[in-house]
Amino acid sequence: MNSTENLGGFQLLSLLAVIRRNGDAHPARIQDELEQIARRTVTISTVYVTMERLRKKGMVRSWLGEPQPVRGGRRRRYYEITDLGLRSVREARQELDRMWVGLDSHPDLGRR
Amino acid sequence: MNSTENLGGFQLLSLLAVIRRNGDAHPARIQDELEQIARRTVTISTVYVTMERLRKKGMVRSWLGEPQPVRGGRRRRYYEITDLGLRSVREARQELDRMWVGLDSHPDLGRR
DNA sequence: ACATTTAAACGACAATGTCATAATAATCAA
DNA sequence: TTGATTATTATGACATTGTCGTTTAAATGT
Repeated sequence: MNSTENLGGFQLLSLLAVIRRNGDAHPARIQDELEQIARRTVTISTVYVTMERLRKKGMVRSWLGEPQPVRGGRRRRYYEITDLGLRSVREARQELDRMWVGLDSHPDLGRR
Repeated sequence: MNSTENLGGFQLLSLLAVIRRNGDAHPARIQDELEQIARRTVTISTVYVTMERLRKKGMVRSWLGEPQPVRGGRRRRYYEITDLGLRSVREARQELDRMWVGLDSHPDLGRR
């Protein structure tokens, strides 16, 4: 039934950030997304390490971008979600959704 | 902004299971809930260890139940979510919800 | 008492989360 | 063309969480 590996909580958020930043997902952007949208503070190292681990699991693919027309620095590393990643994200959401069913009527948990 | 500690992915599912089984949440029931609703297979040890860690973090409280009128065995240990646990669950959901905003229009991710 | 049963509790290790620090590749200035 | 400066990747280390096999404890029937 579990066709894909389980994702960690932060891995899931990171994959969602990659999807959102579609085409422009390098660590600094992913970090922005996480801080601005999820409102979770993380360092860039955390993002980077997480992305590399996701890459090793086949959830994302990555490549180096062209040099920027700015002062200095290495080339950026971009990430993009794979089909496997997409499937895992879907599965993670479904798991959560099923657990939430019925809980909106809980006094302290309604979606708003 | 982050008033509560972050929950692991499985910790979140476990807390939801406890809420669902309200009043009848001992490891075996929590396991059932996880397998039947979330459709994730886990051993009972996994559930137990996770619950104890959540207890140490103040997310749940626990007590021993009365002996059952059946063959044998130890007394069951029941768990119940605390206010802190509830807050963490809410926060985790909101984080996720915010990240999902706009993604329903994604070709491979619509909620159905 | 003792065998049998049920469930908690423990121990161990892999995976994930987290960050400080180091290494690298780029541009600008002299 | 060399060196200072900078942006960003990459590494190392450690804490927390995820996972399960095994052991211990507490209950009941014979």
